[in-house]
Order: sequence, then C-alpha cells, then structure tokens
Amino acid sequence: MHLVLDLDSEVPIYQQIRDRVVEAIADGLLAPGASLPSTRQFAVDLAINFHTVNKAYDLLRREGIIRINRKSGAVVHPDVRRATAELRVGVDWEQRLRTLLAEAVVRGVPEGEVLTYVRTTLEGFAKQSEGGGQG
Amino acid sequence: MHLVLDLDSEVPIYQQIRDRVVEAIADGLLAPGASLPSTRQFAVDLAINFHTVNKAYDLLRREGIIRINRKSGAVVHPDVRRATAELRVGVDWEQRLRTLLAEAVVRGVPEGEVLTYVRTTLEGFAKQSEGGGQG
Amino acid sequence: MHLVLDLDSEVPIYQQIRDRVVEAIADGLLAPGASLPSTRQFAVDLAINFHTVNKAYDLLRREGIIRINRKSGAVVHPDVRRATAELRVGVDWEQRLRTLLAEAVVRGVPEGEVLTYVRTTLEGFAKQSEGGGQG
Amino acid sequence: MHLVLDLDSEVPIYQQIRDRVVEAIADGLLAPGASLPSTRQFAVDLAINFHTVNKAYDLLRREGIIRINRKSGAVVHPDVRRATAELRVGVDWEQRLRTLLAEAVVRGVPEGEVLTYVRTTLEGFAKQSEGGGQG
DNA sequence: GTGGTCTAGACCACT
DNA sequence: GTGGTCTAGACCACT
Repeated sequence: MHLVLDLDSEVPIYQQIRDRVVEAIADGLLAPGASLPSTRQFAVDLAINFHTVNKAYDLLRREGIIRINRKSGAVVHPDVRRATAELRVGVDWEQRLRTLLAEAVVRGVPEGEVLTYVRTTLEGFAKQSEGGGQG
Repeated sequence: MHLVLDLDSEVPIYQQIRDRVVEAIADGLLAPGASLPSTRQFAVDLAINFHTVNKAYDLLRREGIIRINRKSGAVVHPDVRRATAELRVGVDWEQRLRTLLAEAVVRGVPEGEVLTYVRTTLEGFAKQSEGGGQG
Repeated sequence: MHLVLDLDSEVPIYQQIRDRVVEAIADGLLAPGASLPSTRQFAVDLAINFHTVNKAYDLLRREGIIRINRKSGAVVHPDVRRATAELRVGVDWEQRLRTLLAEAVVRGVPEGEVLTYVRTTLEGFAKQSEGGGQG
Repeated sequence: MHLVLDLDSEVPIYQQIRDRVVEAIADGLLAPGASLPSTRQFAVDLAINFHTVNKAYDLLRREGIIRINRKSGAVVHPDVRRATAELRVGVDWEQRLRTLLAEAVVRGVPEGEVLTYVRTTLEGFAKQSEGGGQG
C-alpha cells in the first residue's frame, strides 16, 4: 500500500489519504475485505502524525468505504457497493462532476477529449479490478 | 445572474460562487465580455458578506476566468479560453476527475451510466453556448 | 436464540449482544431461569470472537440480568426484577431516555407519535411475556 | 449556556456535550439561529481542551443540528427540523428506544410509570420551547 | 476573532 | 496490538 501525498496542497492531508484510498479500491489494488495499514504504521510510512491517518480512516468509515475493528484494524468494506450506495451522496457527486466539466468547457477542452479521458480512466479501473489483487 | 448557495456545505462560500460562475459561463449564461454583478450588489443578492464575493472574484481573476476593472467592474475574460489555458491547472483537474470517477466505481455505478451523465452534461453546455454567446 | 448484529455500527459488538439479550428477555423469548447459549456456541453462531461473547455475558451478570454457573452455564436471573432493581441504574436510564426524547423533539417528531411508539413497543413486550414466560 | 459534564463517565466528553446541546435545544434554551459559545471559550468554561469541543461541534454539524461559520461561529441550525429530518437516523433512534424500554421492562418498571415519565419529559420540552429564549 | 489542521504524546478500551 | 480519546500547542484559513 503505497501512496503519494502533496504536503503543500490546499487539500488537507486526511482528505488526500481518503481520495487515494478510494482510487486504490477502484484500481483493484485494495479488494473488498482487504486490510489497510494500521493507523500508526501508515503514519510512519507517510511520515505524518497518526491522528491524521485516524481522521482519514474515520472519514472513510462514515462513508461506508471501510470497516474499522479495534482488533483487526481497518479493512475495505466487504460489501462496499451496498454500504456506500445507501448514503445520499449522489446529488453532491453530480454537482462536483458538473463543476469539473464546466471548467473543461470554459478552458476550451474539446468535448471528445474529455470523453476520451473519462472513458480511459474508467477502463483503467475496470481492467485493474478484473485481475485485481487481495491488497 | 441568479445563483444558489448551500450554507451547510463543507465547500466554502467563495468557492461555491466561483464554481457557479464557471458553470454559468459553460452554460452560456455569461458570455465572454459579459458583466458580472458588482461585488456589493452580488453580496446583497446572496445575503452574504461583501468580502466573500470579493474573494470569489479574486479567485476567478487569478484563474484567468474574469477581468476586473476599477471602472467597468468584473467581466468574463474576453478571451477566456486562452487566458485559462495558459495556467497549469490541467494536472490538478485530471486528479480531481480521477477521484470522482473512482468514487463512482467504488459505489458500483455502471460505466455506461457515468459516460451518459458526462455526455449529457457536456451537450447541455454546448447547446446553451451556441445560442447564448456573443464571443 | 437468534440475534442480528450490525458490524458497521459504532456500538461495540459486546454491547449489541447485551442489548439484544435484554430485548429478548423483555420479549419473553428468554424467561427467567432460561438458558443462554454457551459462549463458544454463541460465538460460532454469530461468527465473532469467543471473548466478545464472554464480555457481553460478564456485563449482563454485573447488571444482575443473568447468572453464570460453571456447570450449568449462563441463565437469565431467576429473579431478574429484584436483582436488577437493586442496582443504581435509574438515574443513568432517565438521562439516556431524556437525550433520546430531546432528539425526537429537535427533529420535530410530534409528541403523539413518540408516545404511540413507546406505548406500542411496551405493549409488544407485555403481550409476548404473557404467553412465553415461566417466571 | 451552562452544562454539566461527568468526566468519570464512560460516555466520551464530546458525546456528552453533543447530548446536552441537543437537550438544551429541546428545552428551548437554545432557539434555532441562537449562537453557541466559541470552541475556545466553551473549552475554558468546561475546563477541557478546545479540540474536544471541536469534535462535539463537528458531530452536531454532521447531524444537521448546528451550522458552523468561520466568522460567526456555531449557531443552532435555523431550520433544524428540516436539516435533521433529512438524515436517516430514524431506524437507529427506534432501536435505541426499544433497548431502553426493554431495560425498564426487565427491571419490572410498570408500563404506566414509563409512559408517565415519557409524557412528563416531552411536556417539559414543549413548555420550555413555547416561551423559549433566543439563547 | 473564529474554526480547521497538524503535530506530539499520554492513557484507555477492545479483542 | 489495534483504534479511540484527551490534552497541549502551533500555525493557517476565512471573514
């Protein structure tokens, strides 16, 4: 489980961890049920404080993406689709995507280019997931 | 120029204003060269602090999306494509889109559905722009 | 003795077991003197660690709700009313109920609706107990 | 805004703050729109660390009970009923009430006594709210 | 002046 | 050994 942080970014570190973990799951690098590093170990790996990892894990837990157990630590939710689908994040998601696409339009990026990027990214996730490891 | 804010959102107000303005431009509601409300008037309309509008406009200016003139006020940059294209926002944009798409994948949204949503949104922007623009 | 656990809940597993057992007694499914599953069997049934069941049983024992005997295993306390009444849990109970009712009020649930729910639940317990109990 | 904490309780301090604030709102001591103390000031008043207050406020915010603004601080959500009603906490609430009622039944508290306590508590909230202050 | 983030370290609870 | 809570203090972002 390797992941790159940008300590100079305006995006809080705990949010970056959350985002990278979500991508790792989509990539198939972390399969449902797979273990995440312990908060303390991950903090050492990332050279940050364990409280920051804690906050990221708490965020992922509240989103239904991971499950946390005091003994066995954090794992990707075994039924992550169901656990996340229950939350009413859809509206927010569509709004964020709309904003992103508007930025591309304003910057004059051709529609076809955006679509290709979306398609390629989605296919990348799909491909990875097929063969996907157990983390 | 009407726009809806969510005061309960985690997204800062100034960021929401910036996002909605970008969408309004993509929608063709604000053509290149078109005037934005004065910061004071906009603040009254939105029932928020004048400094918050100021901050949003400053952000848009730094992104090359609008131009601010002491006399004529804020206008959409006449050559917004060129002005924005020069900035190195591409990498960040791709990263944010990648995170958004990963969320959809994790939540089990079918690839076709995501693509349809992207295509529909882009076409909505294109259609609006055709009739509306003056640039 | 069947009981449903929510592994994603913030409520610890041992607490959930304790709560469900209390409800089973109120429901008349477990009469005073009735046997509970052995800790090991229960752990297998619930697919959890044996120590967790142990902790739940210990909690119930300290509350005067069950009795644990090395030979006969765990049974609902034969005189559960007396054994539990002696403990000074009243204050805590009232505080917890007060918090719950405050939540309903804040959420705008009509007083009549709350009362009906309370009455219905209590009657459900009473009905079950009549036919079921042996105490 | 005065509130009593039990530092020896198993209930985390931030949870106690959250519970007492909810009760203060139901009591009408804190009307919708009313200000809560700043995190730092509240921490001094309660003789605890401001991070703990921060966590309580964050919990209340995520529940839709309060609204937090970097400038004006925390206020009871102006439309707290709507903001909290949107969340799917109903099921959890009913489960917790069911457990509480089961405890009363097991302890042999007469049904009438429980109902009276519920009614009295609800009426206490209602009465306070009618004349209710602006905090 | 307000809340938000991050670091640092102690101690506790769960398993 | 794991995560959870609390304290303590620094610095930053928003308004």
